[in-house]
Amino acid sequence: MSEQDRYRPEEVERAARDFWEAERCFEVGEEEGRDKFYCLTMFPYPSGQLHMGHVRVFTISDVIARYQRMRGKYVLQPMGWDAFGMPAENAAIKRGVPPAEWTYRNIDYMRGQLKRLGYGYDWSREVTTCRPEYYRWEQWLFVRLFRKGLVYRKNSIVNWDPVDQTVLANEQVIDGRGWRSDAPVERREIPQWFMKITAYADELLERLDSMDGWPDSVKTMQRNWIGRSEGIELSFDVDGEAEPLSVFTTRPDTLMGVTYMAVAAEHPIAEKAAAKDEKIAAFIEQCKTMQAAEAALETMEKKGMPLGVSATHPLSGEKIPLWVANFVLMGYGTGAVMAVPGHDERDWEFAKKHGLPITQVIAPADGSEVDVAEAAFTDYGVLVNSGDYDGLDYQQAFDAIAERFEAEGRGRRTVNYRLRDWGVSRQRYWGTPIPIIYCDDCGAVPVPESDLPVVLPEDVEFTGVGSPLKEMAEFVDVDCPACGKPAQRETDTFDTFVESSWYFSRYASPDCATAMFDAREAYWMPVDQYTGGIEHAILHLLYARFFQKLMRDEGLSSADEPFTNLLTQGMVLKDGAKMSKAKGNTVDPQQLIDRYGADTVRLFMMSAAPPEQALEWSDDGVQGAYRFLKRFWHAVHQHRAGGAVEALAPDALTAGQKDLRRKTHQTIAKVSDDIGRRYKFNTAVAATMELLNAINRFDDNDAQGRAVVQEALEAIVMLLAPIVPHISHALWQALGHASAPVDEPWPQADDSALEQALVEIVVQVNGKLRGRIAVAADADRDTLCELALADENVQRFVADKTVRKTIVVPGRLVNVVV
RNA sequence: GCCGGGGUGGCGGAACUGGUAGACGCGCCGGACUCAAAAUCCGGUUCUGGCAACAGAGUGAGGGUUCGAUUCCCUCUCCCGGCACCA
Repeated sequence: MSEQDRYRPEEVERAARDFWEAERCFEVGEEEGRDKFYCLTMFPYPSGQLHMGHVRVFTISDVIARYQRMRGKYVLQPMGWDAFGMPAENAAIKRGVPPAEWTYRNIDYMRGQLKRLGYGYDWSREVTTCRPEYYRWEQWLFVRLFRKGLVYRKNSIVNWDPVDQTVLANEQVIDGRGWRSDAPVERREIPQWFMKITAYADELLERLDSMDGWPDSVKTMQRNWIGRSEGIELSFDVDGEAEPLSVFTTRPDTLMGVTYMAVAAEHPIAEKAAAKDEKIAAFIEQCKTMQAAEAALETMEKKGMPLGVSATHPLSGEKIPLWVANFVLMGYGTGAVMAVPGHDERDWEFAKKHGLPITQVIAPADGSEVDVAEAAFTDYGVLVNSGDYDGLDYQQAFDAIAERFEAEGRGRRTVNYRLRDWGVSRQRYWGTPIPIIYCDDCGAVPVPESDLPVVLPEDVEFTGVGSPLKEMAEFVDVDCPACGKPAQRETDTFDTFVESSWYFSRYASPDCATAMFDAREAYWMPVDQYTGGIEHAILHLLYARFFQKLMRDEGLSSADEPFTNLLTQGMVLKDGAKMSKAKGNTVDPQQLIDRYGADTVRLFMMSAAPPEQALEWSDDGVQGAYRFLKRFWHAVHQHRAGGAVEALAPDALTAGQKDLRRKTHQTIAKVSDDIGRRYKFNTAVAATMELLNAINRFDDNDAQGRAVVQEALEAIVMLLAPIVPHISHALWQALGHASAPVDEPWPQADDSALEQALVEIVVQVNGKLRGRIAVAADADRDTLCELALADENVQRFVADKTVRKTIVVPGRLVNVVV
């Protein structure tokens, strides 16, 4: 091979990029009558450089987009920036660079990296969430929702750092202490804005049933997160209280087993008891040092104290002690629970620890014995020790008890959700300003539409102590839009999940200055294929679904769901942990691109593991991908060096030529299925490697031999075009074509090339492999059995034994049972 | 703690609907080329025994269903993700 023919990825890739850019290959309008395909990836946070997780997810999406384009779809694949967030503030504190400047600089660098990787994006639609022309529509929608009653303000708990005098994110709390100050974190209640996602709980839940394009695991996680449960709310009279204590239970059948009740530390009854008892006051004070994160609450030691107050059991009339406990949450249900230690794990442990009585009121339906003194019995069963209700099953008891409480006006059937309303306020600077003005007379007043956007000042002095917005009189001091008196602007900003809850629609009309979206939204939405990390399975994907319904109900969209098909790719791990900037274990893809080129990096990412599986990063293997591309390059050039290739005559082939041709068409069929249906890019790559190995072993310089090789090489070029588009671009031309693969149709397998006269059948004796036989593809059952038993090795194991049964799986195996 | 996912050679992984365990790649071993090295090419590579044919074992652990289990069921264990203010 001549020096001239050496594979030089940088040159090859520049030429392909120049072609795509000059031809504006990936810029799309809205062509009626064409079969649109909207292929989207979760947009990146501009953290500085791309990391391997980005490369992985963007490559997956690009492979799908390019494949669909070759299948004739009219493909939109946009890109943008989830540009607000904490890291920009941290960088500002650390390096004294304003968050805006840092963010825009990162975006410019990362955009360059994305272009170098050859992704087929329509850059004319780029969206950046920290720009006022983007977030103004978020503010606009928020104001509309405010007027509709779908947003409200209430007190909510945050992590408070008493030394830095600032609110901490859960991530900034390390072992219960502030990450900078190392001071023990406190719970603090502050007023915050909430969006009523619970108003859509039922729809968010029910639509999951018909979302066939989503993985079951994600749907299950969302179902559990929403946590719909049917139960009854019932009330217990409390001594010395005018108001009865209300609790929710999904197990009214265990009502007679209630031996104590527990309330949250913030519950009024607990606060009242604390006023009279220092020990209770001290306990409640101690509960305030708990963290806000649920995982922390669930794993901590369960503690409680008796309040010295009794409630009356509504059925038996017995007195039941009231406790305050750190595991009861004020924000879930009514802030109080009835405890049935005989039939609930947590109640049982708490009762054991504090010497509270444990009684059995449910017995196993199969009549077996259980001892609730040993362990809680939590299954459904038959009621015992429950007076009139003895002998009823769960459903009968549920109905009977619900009816009784409803008749007495002391309770009602109700549905409870685990899902809580979405708190969108953040006490941070680098985010979308919440468009609210506080007036002493008028209260919280939304900023009028004509005054939007509320622009976030970008030129700020950033100290890290409190929000700089609070210090800016020109931002804070405004006139009340309602009455005109002096008022203050809200200085909290939105959770950055708000921006990522609707960006997918904005790509359709990114330049629309007069509305959130225009008619182009209806052309492109919903997204046909959405790809992103599994870590977003709940929050982002649920908030985006919620926003789609809000936008639909505002008349902005007609789509019920934003994402038709979802592919959740696994994380890229390094040293067993998620690769992330926060953990400092990133591998810079840039070095690999510089050394081997984008195609090698893309190929390695796609061949190392199936997309939905976690991928443990290792530097080995990238070499292998590079070697394969070199072999591929050389195979094409060596083949072309043999001169002109004549047309293939499929009926005039030798057996060896037919074998290679069959392999070619088997590969086309397999890769089409792997990419188009299974999303298994790793096995697609493996199949093309096998075909190349077969070509290299194929030693036939006959005219038809060369024609078969030409066909095989062309197949590999096309099948790999979505994965390694640059080298495919070059090799397609090297194979004698004037066109570009990006404009060519996807190859089709020729069924007649797949036909095979003889097939290999496996013979087992008692399920163990004992031989192989070559038989005609259409051999019948009896022939197969006969040939199987005739096999020499099989005979050794069957010999004198009696054949009890023979199982034949046509085209696969014969199993002789002796 | 709760919810979801995973555990297969020295390593990444394959086996799609219960039917040949280990495709493909990495690494390693041997050979060719070279003064030598790199690169490249050829051959071998689950473990144990055997010159070989072949036999036995084997998919985190234990049990079950089945002619047959990496695949289905039960119990356990370890790892990863999420848990509402990381994005």
